[in-house]
Amino acid sequence: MSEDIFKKLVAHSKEYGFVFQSSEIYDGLGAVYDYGQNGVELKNNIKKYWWDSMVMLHENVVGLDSAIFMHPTIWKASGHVDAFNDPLIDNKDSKKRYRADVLIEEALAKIEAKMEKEVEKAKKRFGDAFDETQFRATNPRVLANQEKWDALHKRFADALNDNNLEELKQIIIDNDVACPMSGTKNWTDVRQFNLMFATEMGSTADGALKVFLRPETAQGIFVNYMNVQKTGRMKLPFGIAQIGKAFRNEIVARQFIFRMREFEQMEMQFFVKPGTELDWFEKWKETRMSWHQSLGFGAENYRFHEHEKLAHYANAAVDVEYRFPFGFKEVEGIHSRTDFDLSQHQEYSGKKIQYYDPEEGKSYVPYVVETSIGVDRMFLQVMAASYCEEEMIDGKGQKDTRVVLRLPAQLAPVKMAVMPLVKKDGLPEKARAIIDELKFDFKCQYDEKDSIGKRYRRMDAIGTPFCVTVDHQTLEDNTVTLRHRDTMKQDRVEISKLYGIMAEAVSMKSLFAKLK
RNA sequence: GCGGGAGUAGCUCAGUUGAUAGAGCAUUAGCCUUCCAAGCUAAGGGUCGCGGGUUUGAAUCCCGUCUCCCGCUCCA
Repeated sequence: MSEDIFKKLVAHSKEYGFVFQSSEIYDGLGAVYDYGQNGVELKNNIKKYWWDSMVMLHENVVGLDSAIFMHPTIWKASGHVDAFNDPLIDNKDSKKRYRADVLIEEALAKIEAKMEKEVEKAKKRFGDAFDETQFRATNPRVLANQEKWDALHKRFADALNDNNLEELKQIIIDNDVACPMSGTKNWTDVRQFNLMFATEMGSTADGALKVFLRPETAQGIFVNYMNVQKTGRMKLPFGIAQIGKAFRNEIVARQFIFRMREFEQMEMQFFVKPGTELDWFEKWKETRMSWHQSLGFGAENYRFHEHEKLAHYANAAVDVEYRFPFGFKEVEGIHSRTDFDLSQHQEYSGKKIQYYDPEEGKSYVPYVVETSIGVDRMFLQVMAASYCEEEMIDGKGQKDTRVVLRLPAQLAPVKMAVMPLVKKDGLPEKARAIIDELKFDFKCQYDEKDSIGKRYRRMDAIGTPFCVTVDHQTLEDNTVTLRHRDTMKQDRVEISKLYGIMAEAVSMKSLFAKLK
């Protein structure tokens, strides 16, 4: 696997109708992609694999589909409004980008350091007789610095409060803040990057409510916790699963569909009794890894990545990473989110969000273990794992390459192609009759154009696991050639057996059976 | 936002010193009737990313602009 393979994968995705650049005829829209006729099938199958593994296989996990628009206060409570508004500034010489607020905080820290130095010096000079409080209150140099610090701090706080970006830049210039890399003070303007997209709800501009497009689906689950728990008579521990779109205004969004501005998440929030969360965290870690590995792409291509730094709401966090052509990258995150979110919503909404535990005889706010996986990343992962260029020798002894998507049959967009060996003598009609039998259960495709070998290769390229070929013998004995994608082996089978063979190969059951 | 690279047919690309826009593959129709791709015949398809300038004449030279890709900053 290499960068080169990745480029081919991107081209392949477009050429065979999996992924298109959004708004392509208008020169495209950055970091937004559309799923084509094959992409949407694959994506739907991935979602089904996830959804059923959660909701069908766990009797204490139920589904939800909450709206993308939510009350704006939700994002205050969750911390998204405050935590993800970074004022950024670039140094034109070093080409490095910094957070303007961090640069100013560093300037403040420098002044503090100066004062500390004075105090240290004085301490040494006066020995035991040293009165630090008095020194700080009287020493002219300390006072001067303190004054400077206070002034800067106030200016900084005001600028942040007013969201005054020009002022932030001016503060940096006035305080001679230099770039640590280049040492120069050649700065660009300060620009604000907001994580969340905002829009207005309501018909008139002045009466409109500013609402956000959700940056994660999780909050829709948290705010519905009581609804689901009560109406579903759910007992701890239990989970709520949701698949849905989320939106993040990424500063730099690249790497194809790996990081997009509009993307889809599959999240499950598992509510547990406080104190048991780390056990459940371990349990879900294992369950989720098993879900990934059951697809058969090789255990060596997955690993856990433990988070060193934890987010403000978490007490444990781990990523499931897959070996992409461009390195190990996160596909799924598993987080122990404590009771942070529910407590925040309890506080901001003023509504009690608790669980009455009959064993304990009291109510408490449940703890949450989250599993969160990106559908698009999973899609890319499946494509990367399946894409294969095979060297082979053709019938004439010539070297040849075959491009094949070795998709798990359960996920393949098209399950079976049915084709007449030649397009006459009633063979096309026979082929269509077979499709008419099977199309209610399996996505089938008909193809009569070009040589049979060429048609097989076209199907390989979109990962179709089976090709059925109708020939003259079919008309006599109702048998067809069944050709297998991965081995290219052919079997002669009766038409009446096709349903059973397909059902066996394509049902998610065989994947679920492997799950731990 | 900065730096680098790139935009010509659906795809991959050629296009000389500035003079009627090219190939292969793909597509469509027909021929062939073939069990592992690229046989034969024909056809369709392009304001050469966009705008301006120089010129008798611009895909080509100049200026501007947009988009995409790579790197940096960010990533709950």
